[in-house]
Amino acid sequence: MADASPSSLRRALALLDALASDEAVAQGGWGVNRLAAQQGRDQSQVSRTLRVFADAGFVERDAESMAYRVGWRVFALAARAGDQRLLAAGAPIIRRLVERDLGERIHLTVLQGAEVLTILTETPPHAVQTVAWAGRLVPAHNTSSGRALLMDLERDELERRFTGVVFGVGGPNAPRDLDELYQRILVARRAGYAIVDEEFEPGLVAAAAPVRDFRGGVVAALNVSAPTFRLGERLPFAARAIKAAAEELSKQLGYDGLRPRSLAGRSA
Amino acid sequence: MADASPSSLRRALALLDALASDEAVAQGGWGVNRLAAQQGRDQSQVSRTLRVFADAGFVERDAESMAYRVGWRVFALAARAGDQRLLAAGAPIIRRLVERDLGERIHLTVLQGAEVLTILTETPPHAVQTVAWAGRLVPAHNTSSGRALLMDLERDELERRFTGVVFGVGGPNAPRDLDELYQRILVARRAGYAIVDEEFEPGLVAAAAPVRDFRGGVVAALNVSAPTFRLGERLPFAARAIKAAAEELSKQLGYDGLRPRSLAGRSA
DNA sequence: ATCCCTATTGCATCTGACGCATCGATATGC
DNA sequence: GCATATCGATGCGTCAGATGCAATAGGGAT
Repeated sequence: MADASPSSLRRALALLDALASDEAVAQGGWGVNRLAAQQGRDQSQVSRTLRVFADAGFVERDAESMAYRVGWRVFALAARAGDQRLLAAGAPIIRRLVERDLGERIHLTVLQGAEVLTILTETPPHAVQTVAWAGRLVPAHNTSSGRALLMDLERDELERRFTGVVFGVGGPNAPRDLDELYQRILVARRAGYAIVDEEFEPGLVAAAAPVRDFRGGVVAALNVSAPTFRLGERLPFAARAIKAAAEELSKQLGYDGLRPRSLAGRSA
Repeated sequence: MADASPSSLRRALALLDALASDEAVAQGGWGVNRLAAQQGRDQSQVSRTLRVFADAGFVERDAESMAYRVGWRVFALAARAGDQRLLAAGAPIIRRLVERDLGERIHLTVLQGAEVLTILTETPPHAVQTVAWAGRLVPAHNTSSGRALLMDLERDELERRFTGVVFGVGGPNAPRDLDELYQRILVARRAGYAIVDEEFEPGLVAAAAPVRDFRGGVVAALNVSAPTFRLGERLPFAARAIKAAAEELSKQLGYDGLRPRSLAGRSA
């Protein structure tokens, strides 16, 4: 991180991120001033930068409110960014988990550095749709998905990936250091699934299992999470259901079930 | 378009575009040299620019081939801004359908369990009754929107979703059981749109088509509904118009029109 | 009318993007 | 084995262009 790579490009990209923030989305986009203030930059430059983005279709502007929001080109690019096979094969499996097996919110996630990115979510009908999880990043060290995604890593690889990451945040049982995390990963590895009890957030339990592709490496994770009072007792059952579903998805990605571990494909 | 707005940002964004080209995607991404040559730029600068993109997650690099491809952050941006865009892009399309094409009430809806939630409505000027449809829940099994939203589901998924739901209520032609519903969904799937004739309410016909996002899944539906005496004869025409509009909206959400479900692998 | 908010534009300053050259790494030929 | 080629990263001097200030212009409000 000490690479000190300034660049106007970095500042420009930060604008896109800001426009995709919950707050900005909820307000139907942000104007130049709002953005400039939030980014601590001069309005003039934000205005000029956004114009370039707008010309390229990366942002677009509401005609009357003058507010900018994420543009069509980002959506076009996104279709090329995700692993389409994972999405296509994952969708029905997730739906089945929600509807038949667990009745709780299910996520399909991938690892992104020391964080977990949700790429697909299915919510049970009764749930009050609170947060849109897709596209969201959560820590890897105190979530079940994270633990499933890290399942193949050895101690030293883990260390490298988590240098500079602050532990101990989240729920009361979150691992406080790398060793604790590694121990819990070992437990998950033996079971074939990860269980998390009030590590991410108080009152929340979760279970996750790794999804592997044809190379045998972990490429994604399936997980369920719910309040303790609803899922707590069924958690072992839920974990097994998640694991079975993850194995089915893995099979659809060409995993033959014989390679427990090889070097994972994705990089930092 | 010869607006002489140079900027390095414009050049940087062109790199993303290039990485999203069919050719680049088909080859599993492009290396620095390939990109530089294709863009007519110096390798050094492409290398540096891509590093910034990579740090921000806008591109990611294959660990062994060194090839860059569109990264997770683009996906995340699209996922988080998706709802916003659905509303923003949907509004003018709906308005146009009402004013130019059909002159009847148009709805934009999403699935909520076994029901359909209306999130946007446009009413023709001549309409008398102004029921506030937005925010309203109606059954999914006997509405055109429902049928469009369920279009991808297989028989077993449908079964799970509708356990406990009472059929046969509504209009005279409402599906009386799950099999009937599934048969009609199959018909809709083949046509690409759903038509409903006095299923929800006597004297009411409707047509709907699914809206898909960059992930390929159905995220919403467009529909028109009106009294039989006004729309009955034009219903096939209306259905085609709705379908075309839904496809346009899908395109604006990054749907490339190529993957209704599953299959979209890329080769080595 | 003034006041306040907004976004855009003119312009001088100097950051940082640029191209050239070099260097390390991996690959292919002889 | 050495030579040659390819590809990506980096050091450096130069100048395009990003930056910030200030001025401008368009709305709404009161």
